[in-house]
Amino acid sequence: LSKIEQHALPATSGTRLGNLYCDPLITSAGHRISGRQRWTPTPVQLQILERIFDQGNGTPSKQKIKDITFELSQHGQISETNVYNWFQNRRARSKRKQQGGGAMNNVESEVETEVESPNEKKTKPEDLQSSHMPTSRAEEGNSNPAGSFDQLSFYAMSNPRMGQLIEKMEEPTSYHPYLHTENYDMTS
Amino acid sequence: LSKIEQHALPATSGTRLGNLYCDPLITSAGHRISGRQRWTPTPVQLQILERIFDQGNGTPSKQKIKDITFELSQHGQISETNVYNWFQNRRARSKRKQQGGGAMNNVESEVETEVESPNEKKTKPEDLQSSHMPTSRAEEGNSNPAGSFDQLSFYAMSNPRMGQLIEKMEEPTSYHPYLHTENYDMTS
DNA sequence: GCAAATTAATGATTTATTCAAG
DNA sequence: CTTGAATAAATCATTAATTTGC
Repeated sequence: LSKIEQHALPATSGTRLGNLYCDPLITSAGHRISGRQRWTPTPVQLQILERIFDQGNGTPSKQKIKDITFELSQHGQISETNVYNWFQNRRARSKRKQQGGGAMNNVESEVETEVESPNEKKTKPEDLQSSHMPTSRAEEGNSNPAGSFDQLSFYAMSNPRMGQLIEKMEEPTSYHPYLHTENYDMTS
Repeated sequence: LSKIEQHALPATSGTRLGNLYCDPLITSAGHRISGRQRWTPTPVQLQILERIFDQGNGTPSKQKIKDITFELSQHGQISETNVYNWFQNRRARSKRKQQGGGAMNNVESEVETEVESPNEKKTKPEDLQSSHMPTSRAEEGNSNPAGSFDQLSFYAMSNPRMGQLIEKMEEPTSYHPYLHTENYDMTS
């Protein structure tokens, strides 16, 4: 449907989406890349996410997440973890918004009464993820490079082709859930 | 606060694994590795874990976990996730045991109620956490032990330009948890 | 008009609760 | 019953949006 409300857009003067602020951050020279700590969905990504969320299919779970991530990666850097977190937060936030506010007078345009799916079926993502991770079972000789990184925001931006690489990053190893496992550091 | 309402889990019971999980990994070795088993620490592993736990260094997090995992992997299949979960559960369980067990008296138990790491507070320092970059310079000596799971982002990253961009590598302190691993292969 | 300070929003991590395998 | 694993709630931390001062 065509109902794409701008959820959490509070008093925003509709700047965020309407006023496409072109590529944030990187912009111009691209030196501004000092630290991208937390992912910020681009308008397009956000739109897609919300649409999916509105479809009410519940938590995407694995494969779905991967798919979504892939799609979104076409529009900017993103990772499965980001997607997962986004859905988690989204759901929690919606729920809370509903029950918490008391008699929320949704008079203005602050509505957003989305509140999860009508079914509210806690859809357990246990469907069938046919977990077949080829996984290098090499216990001993497993010289797995294990890059362990994620969110390479900038380069992706600076190099249009980067997106492809990134995509590749998550593709190959069908490890598992999107959970945080991705961007944890191995340093120190 | 009280408990939230229990999830009314659809009690889908059974069906979950039915035949889908039939991953006949069945081992060649004869160990019961059905694919979706839950990890069971071997006595040795357990011993090590408990010893570490008793040291009271709190949650190991990151590097520590990796190290521990590596060590434990010498005694049986295991993953960082397992280790992480174990510590999580351990701590939670201890705490619960203490308070709910009976006496509410907050006596001076030397228990590990709030141990945490001596040096850092829960790895939540405001130092800086800008870990998003794949360190081009893969950790030398990164002898990835039977990692075989979780993020393996290889990413070639042979773009010299990258170095320029990555001006801030800093030290990703700690970040994430290891999440739940849906299914890892347990080929032991 | 811009930039530092402030506030609100929200991505990410931690903690608590629950489920189910052995 | 024990306890590994998964989910959801709570909390934290950081970024964007907005406000204020110059």
